[in-house]
Amino acid sequence: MQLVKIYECLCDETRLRVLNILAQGPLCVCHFQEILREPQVKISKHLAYLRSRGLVECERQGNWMIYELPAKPSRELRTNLACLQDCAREHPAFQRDLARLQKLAPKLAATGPCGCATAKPAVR
Amino acid sequence: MQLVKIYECLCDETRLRVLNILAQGPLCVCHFQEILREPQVKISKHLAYLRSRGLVECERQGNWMIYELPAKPSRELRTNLACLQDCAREHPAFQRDLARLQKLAPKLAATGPCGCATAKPAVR
DNA sequence: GATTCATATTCCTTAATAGGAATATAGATA
DNA sequence: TATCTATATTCCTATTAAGGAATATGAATC
Repeated sequence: MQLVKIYECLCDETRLRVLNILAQGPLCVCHFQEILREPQVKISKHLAYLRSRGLVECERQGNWMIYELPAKPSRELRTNLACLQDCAREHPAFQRDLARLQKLAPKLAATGPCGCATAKPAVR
Repeated sequence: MQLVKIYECLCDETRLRVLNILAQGPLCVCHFQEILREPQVKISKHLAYLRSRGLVECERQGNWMIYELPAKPSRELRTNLACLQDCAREHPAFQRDLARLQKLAPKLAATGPCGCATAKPAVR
């Protein structure tokens, strides 16, 4: 059942945090590292997990992998992501992540979702 | 995180079916067996799992254990159960279970949620 | 008190998952 | 071509979960 696969994705805190952040827009792995403050392996693996089950999509952009929520999510996925948003609003942990994302906003505006310290603007 | 515990409960098909049925009202284990057509151990264990995480409550009534959704669910739980309801509406498996529940309706009306074949009415 | 009925628990095996350390890869750059 | 950067994968270990067979428990009944 597709629904079970969705819930399997949702039953890990790191993945919930990832999805909460992605609700704001696409992002690259190094930014997840910065916001979540978790080691690269951990983030990369959880993103792979989410990807294998269709909860995120990704696209390479130079050295960076940009992850984002599916362009055409199923009704079930849409419903559950909305539900997660609803629940996340209350949680300090999620709020904190969004605050950190905000701090990156200027950088993101300048360089796009892969705007890491060393990154050149996507459009030269 | 409480939210993760909820999702852990939701990532098994049997448990989803149980919760879907419980949304209609309290029920005893033997009725779950009848509706889900799964062995007793399996159902009993999943109910214990749900109970240990606060997704269901139960109460003994003679020989029967009556399970039901929490009287005072947290906001998160309420939100997620509503979301599940929403998703379940589409799924044949869930519909089938509800249809089977409907077939038991007359019996339930006569004997309450523990109205198994041999059960006496709850109120004598 | 012995039996029966509904349900729970234990024991076992198997499979899935998480996390970290180390290593591999793909693209960009020198 | 060699190197660097961002990210992915492999290998390992520990934990958790699922399912079934057998058994235990608690309440009711004989």
